[in-house]
Amino acid sequence: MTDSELEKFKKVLKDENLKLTPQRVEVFREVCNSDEHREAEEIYLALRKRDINISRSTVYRTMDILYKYDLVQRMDIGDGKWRYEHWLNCHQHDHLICIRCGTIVEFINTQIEGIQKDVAEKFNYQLVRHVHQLFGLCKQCQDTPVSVK
Amino acid sequence: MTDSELEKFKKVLKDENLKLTPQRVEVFREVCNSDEHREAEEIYLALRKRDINISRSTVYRTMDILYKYDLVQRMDIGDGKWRYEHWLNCHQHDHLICIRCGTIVEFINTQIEGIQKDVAEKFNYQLVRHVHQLFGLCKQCQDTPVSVK
DNA sequence: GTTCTTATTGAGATTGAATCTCAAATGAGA
DNA sequence: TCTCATTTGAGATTCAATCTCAATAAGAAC
Repeated sequence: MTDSELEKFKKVLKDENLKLTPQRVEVFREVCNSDEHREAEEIYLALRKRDINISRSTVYRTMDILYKYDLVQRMDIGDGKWRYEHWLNCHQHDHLICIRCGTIVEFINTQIEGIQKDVAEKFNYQLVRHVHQLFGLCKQCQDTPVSVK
Repeated sequence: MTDSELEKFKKVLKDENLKLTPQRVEVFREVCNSDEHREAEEIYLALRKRDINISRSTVYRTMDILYKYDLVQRMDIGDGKWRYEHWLNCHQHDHLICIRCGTIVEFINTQIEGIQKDVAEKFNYQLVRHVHQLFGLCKQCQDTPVSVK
């Protein structure tokens, strides 16, 4: 987390009449300092591991704020849990997800965006957002035999 | 639900050593006779409305069977509930979803499939399935002012 | 048709992520 | 420093989905 990122967060809080609390800063720091796609619980545990005193409630609530004000992005891969990633140099991207080990890789394809616009137009939908996820086996999992244990 | 569809279901049950029960047949019938994308609860209520005596548990369990053996397709639009659709003349398609009224429209775009293959190959992923959803406002919702009530 | 075995059903309990509640604590403007 | 609305934490609650288990029923064997 750079100073300018922290300033951006402080500005959002100020603009929205939300208070700057140590818990909120630590959640923001935790999310900024990782490129993973983590669940709220994982972020909570990472904070506890860093000896940050915070409750699950506050983590959940802060993730809501960060998401609402576009400081994080979140995704749902169909298992009922939100995955969060920081959204600092926010460039639109989609995800490749390994169905065995869970590894998530980002990809950018500008061609698809054009097609999405065409589809939406054809059906008279005003496009707001999209979800595009490719599920498969990553190289390592293809090469690793399934454990028989 | 045509006779041949019912036969297909009976064959699956037989092949998998599952019993042919009136409840299972009625769930299958209910799903086949609608082109909607419904939640388990909606299917349950539709059955009750038709005076079918069945429990939620059985609806959920039967949907699991139908999904496992590719007789229905299911999708997750991020609200924590599975939507089911029959999968009789199963042609791959994706979805356009209205964020206001919830209307779900299907679309097919063969161009995207090629791009997906390319992306997976580039990252050395062996593609298994994908989720591609476009969220926006349908024509009607674009034209309807938001209620202030 | 009757018997027998095993799978299935239904009702309610349980799970787990997320949200809500409310008393106590704390930011931050005056 | 004072004040007060906001925030926090702990536990309760929600809700879709799953699990449990006794009662029921499918369907194979005869």
